[in-house]
Amino acid sequence: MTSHAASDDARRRPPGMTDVARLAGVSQKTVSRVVNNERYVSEEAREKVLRAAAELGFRPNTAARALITGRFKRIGVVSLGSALYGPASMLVALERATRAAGLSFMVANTPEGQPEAIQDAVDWLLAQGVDGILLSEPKDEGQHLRPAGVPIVSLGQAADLPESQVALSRGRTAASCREAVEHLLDLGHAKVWHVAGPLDWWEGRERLEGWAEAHRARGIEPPPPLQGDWTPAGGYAAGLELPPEATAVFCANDDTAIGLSRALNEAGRRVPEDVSLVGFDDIPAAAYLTPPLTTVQQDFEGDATHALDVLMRLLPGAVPPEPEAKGAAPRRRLVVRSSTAPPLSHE
Amino acid sequence: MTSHAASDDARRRPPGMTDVARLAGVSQKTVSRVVNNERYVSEEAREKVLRAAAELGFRPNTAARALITGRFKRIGVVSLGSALYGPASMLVALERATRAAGLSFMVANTPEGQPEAIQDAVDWLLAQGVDGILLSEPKDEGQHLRPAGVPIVSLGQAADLPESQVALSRGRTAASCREAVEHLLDLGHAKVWHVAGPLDWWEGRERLEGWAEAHRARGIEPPPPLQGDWTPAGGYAAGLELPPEATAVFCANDDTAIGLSRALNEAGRRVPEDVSLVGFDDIPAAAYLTPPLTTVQQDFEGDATHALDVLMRLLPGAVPPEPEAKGAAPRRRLVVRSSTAPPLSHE
DNA sequence: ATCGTTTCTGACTACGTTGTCAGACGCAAC
DNA sequence: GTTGCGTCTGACAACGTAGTCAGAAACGAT
Repeated sequence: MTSHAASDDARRRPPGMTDVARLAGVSQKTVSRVVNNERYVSEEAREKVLRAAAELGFRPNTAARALITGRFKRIGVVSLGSALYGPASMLVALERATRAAGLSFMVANTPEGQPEAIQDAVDWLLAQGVDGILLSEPKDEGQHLRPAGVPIVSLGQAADLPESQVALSRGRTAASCREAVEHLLDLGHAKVWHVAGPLDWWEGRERLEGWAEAHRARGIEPPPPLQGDWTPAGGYAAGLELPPEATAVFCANDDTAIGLSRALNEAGRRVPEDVSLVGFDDIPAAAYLTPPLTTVQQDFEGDATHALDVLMRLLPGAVPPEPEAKGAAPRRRLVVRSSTAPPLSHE
Repeated sequence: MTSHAASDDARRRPPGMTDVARLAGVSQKTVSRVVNNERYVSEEAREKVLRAAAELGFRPNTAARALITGRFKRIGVVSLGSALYGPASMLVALERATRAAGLSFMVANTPEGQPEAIQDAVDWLLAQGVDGILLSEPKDEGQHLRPAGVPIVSLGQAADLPESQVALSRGRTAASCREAVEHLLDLGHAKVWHVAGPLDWWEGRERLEGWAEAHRARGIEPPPPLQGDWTPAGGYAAGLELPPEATAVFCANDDTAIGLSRALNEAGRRVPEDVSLVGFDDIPAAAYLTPPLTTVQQDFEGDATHALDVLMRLLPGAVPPEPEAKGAAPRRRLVVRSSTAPPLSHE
């Protein structure tokens, strides 16, 4: 009878090493050895075990393994819960790197605007059981995380715990922003305006500083930055305040540039003839905007593998030191399209 | 003597119920009862235990719990590894719904273009240990998944296993596409062209069918659909092939509309004066494009909670039947902006 | 023959939790 | 007094795996 209450007994437990051992005619310990690829197993025993395991559809029980080893082979990721291109791409890259390393991947998102959400997410992951935590938060609310008992690596400026460690040197983002601004200055623009990201995000501050540094390196006083919020809406609002004399703008991200572009359009200012525009992120749509957007392409894969690498070295039973050989440094890249041009000589 | 437990001794295992029990002067089993909020614990014992647990920084070991109960309190999600707005938003919504339900959330992404990737991702999740699996794949390569031993719920058309179950009725997407197309027909357009998503994605097929149905319902023969691939690049390519007589286009998603819009611009055709445009997704940039894009807003939160709800009812020790009371049906919504207008009367 | 070494195997146990069950206690009804 | 029944408690036995250790078997060197 199919009753709604699932009070059945047919829920059999999946086969364990003991079942495999019985079928193969060996001991449970030998099965364990085969499964873990230990030494000192005869070829004959190994084959018997593998055959039996396949026949029963055996899968090692990770809970039992974690119980006895004290390791979960699992890392937790605290990520900004957002479909923004940056965080979403980073999450995909992190999952790929993690699975490639044979670790499983648990996510706890943080909604925006809640200062204690990061601590909550960390606590949640610890309660679920993880060996380490990656903090993929573009903002730095996590300054004062409590000690967690497991290593925490932040993908940018953040927590200042003894056990935490900043994975990505903050120089990289700033450097590529400098490059973007220099591109505009080289085109002949006297100064470059900037629509910043929120300044309580370290990502926002780094991009701002890279922009400012590019000016200072040439002895130019940067104009006052406009305030954006990563969204097209913020870019649009900033666009309304952009002074008439501005001929070049570096936006903190592509969405901001989209909003700004709309505001310029409505004001009858053409891109790039009247105003040159550079974004940041290289979202898929960037190449197909009108005009196609000059922007900075990020290297999420590189950042993700690097951060995971750093974390894994902090794990107990870690990878040996092996100094920095693996993988080239993540590299960002300026993609020049049609939204940038020399300023019109005006007379 | 100040009891500052958990000082250093970093190599020590974290405290267990036995340690809490010793400190509290009760049995380990009583600690278990307190932690699990079981009945028949005196207020006095409960307080002693809670105090001791707090002092030691005790956290229940999920591995041991999973070992004995045979449940992980964890669901796995197989998702398309992509920063596309749709999949990324769905992932965020699923994480939120899952954590709200007290389950932990493990992700396995599938790279595009690999037919066996879904099976691999499922196997990976099963190896890590999950109680159920949500398939958040907009395409349907997973038609022939092997039996998994745990319930699998797909967020759309997909696997045809006995234990799987389709969560979202396929009618919803089609219905909102119909609405979008009807909006264009109501404006006076004779027909509406369509730039489809890939047709090996069920999402692509559903949107195509909704578009076609809207025509048939009015006795109109739909024009041949153009082929897109969700990307602006695909939309651009489709735009190059759009016949001159087309006055209205329904794009399978917003990115496609962005690419198409660019192609139209280059051809000197204005939106919406010459061609009306409707997208799908309502990405954040949609409202700030030039012109702001009419599009269909999705309800990821609603879909996610619904799918999780269905899955949880299939779990052993499930939620009681409780027929369909919880949560309103997910609702999509046409957002009319400036990219749609009546056709120019041409004479 | 005896010894040592390498290879292989399985019995036993520990990991931290929950399920089972027996028993102690208090209290009300007989 | 006894009986019955809720309430509370702890001893004990699992769960499925990996670590420890003792020992068997094979083989070469003494």
